[in-house]
Amino acid sequence: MAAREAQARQETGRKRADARRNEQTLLDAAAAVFVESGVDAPVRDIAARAGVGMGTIYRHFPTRADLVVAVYRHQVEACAEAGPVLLANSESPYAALGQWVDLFVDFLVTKHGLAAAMQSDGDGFDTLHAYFLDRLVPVCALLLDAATEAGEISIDLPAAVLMRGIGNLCIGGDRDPRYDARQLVGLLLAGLRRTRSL
Amino acid sequence: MAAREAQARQETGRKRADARRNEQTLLDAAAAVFVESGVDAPVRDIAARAGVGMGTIYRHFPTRADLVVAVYRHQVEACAEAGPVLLANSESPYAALGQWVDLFVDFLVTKHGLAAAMQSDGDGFDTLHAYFLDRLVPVCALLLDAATEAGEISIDLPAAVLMRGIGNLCIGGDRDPRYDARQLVGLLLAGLRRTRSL
DNA sequence: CTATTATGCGGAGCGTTGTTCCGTTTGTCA
DNA sequence: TGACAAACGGAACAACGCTCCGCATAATAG
Repeated sequence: MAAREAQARQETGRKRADARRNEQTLLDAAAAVFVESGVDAPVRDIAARAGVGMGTIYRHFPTRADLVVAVYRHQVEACAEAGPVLLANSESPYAALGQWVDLFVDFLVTKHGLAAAMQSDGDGFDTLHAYFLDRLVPVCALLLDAATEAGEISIDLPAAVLMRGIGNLCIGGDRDPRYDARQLVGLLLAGLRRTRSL
Repeated sequence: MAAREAQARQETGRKRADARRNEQTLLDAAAAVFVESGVDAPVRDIAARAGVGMGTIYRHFPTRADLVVAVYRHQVEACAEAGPVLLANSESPYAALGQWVDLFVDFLVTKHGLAAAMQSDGDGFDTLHAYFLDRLVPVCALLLDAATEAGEISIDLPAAVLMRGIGNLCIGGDRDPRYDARQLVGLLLAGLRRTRSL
């Protein structure tokens, strides 16, 4: 009996029942508010939406970055796992890189303000930065290296730098409807490609 | 006599002497604070540095964008004027475009936070946005069109979109020393270039 | 079922920043 | 010099991030 309870605790996180409930409520509320007002939405709004106090939100998610990471963890994970699959199924590493980058760009542009938050210095966004890059840069490096070895890419660019560049290109195209992050990122990748003959 | 005074007023802006003095003081203080703390520095800091009250700064520069524009107007102007000159002196329009873009990138990356401010939505940054783009987009378009007509560029990209993309790439490379905005912008331009043969 | 404990909760409150507003000062001109 | 408009200074308000502590309540033992 004691053993079963202990196991149940481990599975759910070893926290009090109301704490677990609130954590989930907060995640749902945050996801909803992020869609409505972007990831920069006031913390108070999220707390209000979830029907909890300020203290609660900060106890569960010490920084806003922790909350953002928790909300989007699934999608980031999916994106990371898609990398090797694309590499295996595409006709060339460069094509796989292009498809994977499209996935990443689609993810970023559909999350209002996320791209901007990912680049912002200082504050408490270090966590977000760390998680996103730790998870995705190796995948990007895998594809990049494969393309380089296949002779499709001539320039030696660190994957982290490429990721940051892509992230930057995904910032704020709300003003000009002609701004298409996908297109510009495509151009960036095209520039990376080995120049054939002359 | 009356005529001469009227002319003097027109030249200097038709304002009271202390107002003119304060405007200059504010510009100097802002320039100093911008290099120290970036263009996002608190308005209070600038006021304090200039030794004036909050009211004064807001009367002269209703929004932060007005102040930023005033501080960097000279450099933006110089950049704009360099466009046609480069076009005339370079061996090819595409080369001129590359050199001009380098000028613009150098300007942006040396102004801490300016690139980020230029893209930020809402707030009172509309002025900044308007001025920078109104002044520089036509120049960029001139070079872009010339390169297109020369057959050096195959993709049809609005100059405003290219400018925004370049601006985005200039954001925050402070974290990773390997991040080089110039290099990435170079890749973007390379991607724009017509692919020779195959 | 009740008592005890410690875990979690709520929201008032502080610090920072942007922005406004108005009583006071000061340049200007007759 | 005196009167008036122009300009000034900074208190004050609003929005936000974040902390802190008294209170509620789930978990546990008897």
